[in-house]
Amino acid sequence: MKEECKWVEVVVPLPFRKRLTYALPDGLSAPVGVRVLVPLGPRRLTAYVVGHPSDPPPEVKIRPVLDILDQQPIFGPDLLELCQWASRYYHESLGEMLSTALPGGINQKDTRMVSLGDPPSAEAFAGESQLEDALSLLAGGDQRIQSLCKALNCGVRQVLRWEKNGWIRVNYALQKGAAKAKTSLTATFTAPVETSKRAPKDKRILEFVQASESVAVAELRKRFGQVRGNLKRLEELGGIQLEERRIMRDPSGMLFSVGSEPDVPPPLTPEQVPAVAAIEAGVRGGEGRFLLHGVTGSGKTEVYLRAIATALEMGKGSIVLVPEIALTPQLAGRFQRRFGSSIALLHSGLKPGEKLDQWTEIAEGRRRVVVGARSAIFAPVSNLGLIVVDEEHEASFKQENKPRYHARDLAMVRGAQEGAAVVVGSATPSMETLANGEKGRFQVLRMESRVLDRPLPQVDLVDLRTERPKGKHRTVSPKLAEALKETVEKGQQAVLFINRRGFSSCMVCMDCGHVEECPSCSISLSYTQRYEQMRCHYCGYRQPPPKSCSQCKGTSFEASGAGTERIEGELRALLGPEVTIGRLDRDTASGKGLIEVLDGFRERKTQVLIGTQMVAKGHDFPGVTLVGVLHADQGLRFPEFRAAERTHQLITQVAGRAGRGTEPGRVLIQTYSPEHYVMQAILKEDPEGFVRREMVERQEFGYPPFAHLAVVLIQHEDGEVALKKAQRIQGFLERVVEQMEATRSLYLFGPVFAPIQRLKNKTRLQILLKSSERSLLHRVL
DNA sequence: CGTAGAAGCTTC
DNA sequence: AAGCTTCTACGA
Repeated sequence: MKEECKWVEVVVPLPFRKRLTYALPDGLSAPVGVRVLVPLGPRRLTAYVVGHPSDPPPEVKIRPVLDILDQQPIFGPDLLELCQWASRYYHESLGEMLSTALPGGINQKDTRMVSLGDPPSAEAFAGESQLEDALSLLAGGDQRIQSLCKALNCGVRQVLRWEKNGWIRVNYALQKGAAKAKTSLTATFTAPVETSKRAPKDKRILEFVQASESVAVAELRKRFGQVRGNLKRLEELGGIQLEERRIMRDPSGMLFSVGSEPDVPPPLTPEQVPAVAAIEAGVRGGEGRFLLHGVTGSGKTEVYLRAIATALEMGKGSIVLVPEIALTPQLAGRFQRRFGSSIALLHSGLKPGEKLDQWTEIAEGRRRVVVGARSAIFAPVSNLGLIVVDEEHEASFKQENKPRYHARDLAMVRGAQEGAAVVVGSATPSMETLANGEKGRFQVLRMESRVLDRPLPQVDLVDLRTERPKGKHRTVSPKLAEALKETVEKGQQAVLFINRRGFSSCMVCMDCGHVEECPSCSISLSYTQRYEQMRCHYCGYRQPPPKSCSQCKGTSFEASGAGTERIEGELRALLGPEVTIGRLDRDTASGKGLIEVLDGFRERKTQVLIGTQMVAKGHDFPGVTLVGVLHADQGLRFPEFRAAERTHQLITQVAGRAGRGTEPGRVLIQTYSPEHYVMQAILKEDPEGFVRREMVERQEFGYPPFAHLAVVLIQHEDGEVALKKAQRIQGFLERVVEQMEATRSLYLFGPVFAPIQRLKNKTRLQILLKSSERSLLHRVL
């Protein structure tokens, strides 16, 4: 018998850490894990029940819970514990953490709605130029206060002043339109009954329902036309039962172009055998952390698949985290073919309703293998046996906006908490993971040879200082051009990779050199020829290309930078019109387009594929014998301590695309700094050499894995205010550090402008904290 | 003295 | 985060 609770302790999805206590109306119960609607100040919002205090806090007037939103808990103790850990570790509120862990769009929130009030007298309009506009907008129906203000370009304050005069009314309404379970009216067969001779349709319908046991009314309508009357009669006779049944929206079909014939496990290579055995032992024992360090093409995915199969046999579920699922349809497809309907896919391309349904299917145990991006680490898999983090080094596992977290780290924690083995895999593990491997925190499993013993490709550097591309604004060097021609003539395929970080095509004024920037971010707008549009990759702002320069009014522009489009044009000129060229970047690759381009290339309909980061990801193109990297050192110039590591990883990954078939591969890397240790390591095919050198750099400059970092980000619309605030925070932090007598083991740097100085109309400054002891950082924060 | 806008405080 | 209260600068 459950004890009756009078109060609930909740957290709210706001950057507000406190747990709040509400009174539970008599007779109602709300166990940990259910959502409740609570009043908070003047508004109402969804809160999560996290406990039941025996005594309410004194000196506060306790308000009652307004509504209980779930019949059953939507999160269990495991997920709560994980979020609590994340909340402490990342210094985010538990409510926000839970809110991102749960499927989006299910929370209710108050919005202020504005409606018409008493009509104002004529003289009221004097000096109130916007009032008239406001009233005419409202005549068309109630408006959300935010949209009204946006339309009028005024502050909320103004609207509230009009309310004081009674001209308009403002009240709160609960937001609707959240993701909902989809249901449909379903007819279920209950018993054979005698139908009237005069209604032969009844009999046919009943027979149909009996044959299919249970069928949607919509389906019956399709087959038999109008059926309402018939069904009503049949229900009264007791032949069928009509009820609303939940329908699961299944999005997996849209992701794959290939057929879904089941995948037959290939025999394991000698290197895969011990790796699989070790991980399987981990799954059985309910513990263990593994680093699967295997060169590209060594068959890491097969190792994951075997381990997942073992987990399934034991009745245990698995989570597979992949960097960006929409970009790796091949991988997702392979999982789907191997495990069929046990697979759930969670990725950003899903509509809220689809996400909710996948989530429910996982929670109810019908889907035991979850493949998804970062946030899939929170998937409600019960009896978890295995967590896989594929391409462990990828930056996309880190969520950069609030609440911040790193899915790879959470995978470790969740694995330990729930007794699951954790496998992180990569051809180029991050420095942190390698260091952890050294320290024995991972069991390191190496796979050094490629499947079927294909040789690694031959790598050459092209020194752009001496081997310049011919012609102005050209990017392809003579050497690469020659290699391309050769490849195409032999009927083989080539991949050209552009490192586009900070190097998208932008519009440069030919008269003054001014580059068009986003009006709200300090980011140059990139130009997409196809849509004839300028776009900001950070905030989504769009505008048509300028007619004249905003600085000097000049009218001639050059699309500078090496966008994939420009290079496509260059190649056309170089290789002739009969050579087919495919292009892959964030602009072309929207779902279907991506698959089309990839399939076209795999089926050899296109001979050359140009692309950004996306072409580097685990695709398997057997026909590719040449990989060209344009501007290899672009990434090296980034003011970030991981720049060298990132560049090395990226080039290694693209290089791995060459020579996956029977023909040996060749890699040409164009660079201005061939002597740089990143380039040298790649040239000598010596990743260990790179790691040794990079570790020395990191130690020398005090960066991870030899020190821990934290960043305080200060942003404000007004740059002056941001700077003032940042300085105050800096001063405060300095005093804290001094008080803790940690001045010798904790360092403060800043405030300085953040890498993106202005974003969405806010100036951003940051303060960097560095310490060799993580606990010190936590204490200061 | 009145007001608008910015800054600070509170949310069971 | 967002609503409400307090503070502050400025003009009458």
